[in-house]
Amino acid sequence: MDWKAILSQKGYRLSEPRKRVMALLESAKVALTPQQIHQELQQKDCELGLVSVYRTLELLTKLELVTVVYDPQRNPGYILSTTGHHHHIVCQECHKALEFSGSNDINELVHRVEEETLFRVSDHLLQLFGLCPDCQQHNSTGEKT
Amino acid sequence: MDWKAILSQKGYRLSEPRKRVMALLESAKVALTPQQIHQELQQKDCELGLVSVYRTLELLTKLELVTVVYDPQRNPGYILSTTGHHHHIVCQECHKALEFSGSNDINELVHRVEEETLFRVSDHLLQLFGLCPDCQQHNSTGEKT
DNA sequence: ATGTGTGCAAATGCTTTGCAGTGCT
DNA sequence: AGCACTGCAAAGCATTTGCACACAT
Repeated sequence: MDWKAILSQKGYRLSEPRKRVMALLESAKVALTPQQIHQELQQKDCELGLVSVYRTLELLTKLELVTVVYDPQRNPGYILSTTGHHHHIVCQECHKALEFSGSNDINELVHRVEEETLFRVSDHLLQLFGLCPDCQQHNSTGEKT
Repeated sequence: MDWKAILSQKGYRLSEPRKRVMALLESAKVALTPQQIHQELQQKDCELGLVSVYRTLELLTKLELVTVVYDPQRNPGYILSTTGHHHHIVCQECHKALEFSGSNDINELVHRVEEETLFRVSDHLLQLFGLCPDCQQHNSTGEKT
C-alpha cells in the first residue's frame, strides 16, 4: 500500500503540499530539514508555506511514512521510511543518508541490555556517522585527515 | 584523572557554576536539559544564570565530560559520560537514563554496514528507549495499554 | 456542501551573542 | 594584575499557534 492509500484510508486528504513534500522526499537520498524542503520546493516553482512543511512532516512522521534523522551538526532531518525497521548512516560531509537494516545483532544487544538493566525496551535509535564513498575521495586528495 | 584536573590542565578555570553543574550531573541518574539544570540549581539556593548553564554544557561536551542524549519527546539532555564508549537507555516515562556499554555486536554491525554501503564509519549513535523498572510497575497497575 | 488543510502573521521557546563587571590563578 | 568567566539583556532562529480562506472529497 503506498502512501496515498494510507493517507486516504486514515481520512487525510491528498493535498498539493503533501504531494510535493512526499515527491521531494522520494527523490532525495538525503535527510532534509524542514527549511531545506521549503527552499527546494520554492526553487521548483511550487510556492508552499514553511508552516505547511512542518505540519506535513508532523503528519507523515505520525503515520510513520517518514523518519527523523538526528545529526549533531544540523537540525533534525526527515527522510522517507521504508517498511520494516531501518536505521540510517549519515555522511558527515554531504549529509547524504542511506538506510540499513538492523540485523539480529541489535536484538541480541537489546536482550542483553534488558537483562542487565531490567528496563523494558520498546524502541531504539541507531545511527552511524561517517563519510560516504564520494566524500572519502574528496577528502583523501593528498591529505591525511 | 578527574574532571577538575582535566579542566585546569586545558587551561580552563574551576568556577562556581562549573562546579555546581558538574556536581548536579554527578548526582543525577537522569539526562537533564539545560532548563532542568538551571531550575534545580536555583532550588538549591545557588543562583546561576541559564546562560552559564549553556556555556558550561558546551564546554563540558567539547571536553567529552558530558554526553548529549536525544529524546524525541523532549529537548536534548546532558548526562555525565564515563570513560570508554557508552550508550544510553532512556525511560520514556520518567526520562531516567542509564549507561550501557556497546558490545562487539556493534562493531560487527558497523563492519557489515561499511561493506554494504562503502561508507567509512567514524562514529555512531545508539540509544534504547523503554520503561525503567520503576515505571514498569506503575504502568502495570491493572491496565494493559 | 462540509470540514479538513493551507497560508499568513504573530507568538513562543530555546539558544546564542555582546558587553561590562567579577573572580579565579 | 591579567585574563577567563559570569550575568544580564537583547538578538537570532526554529517551531508552534490562531484564524480566515481555499480546496479535496
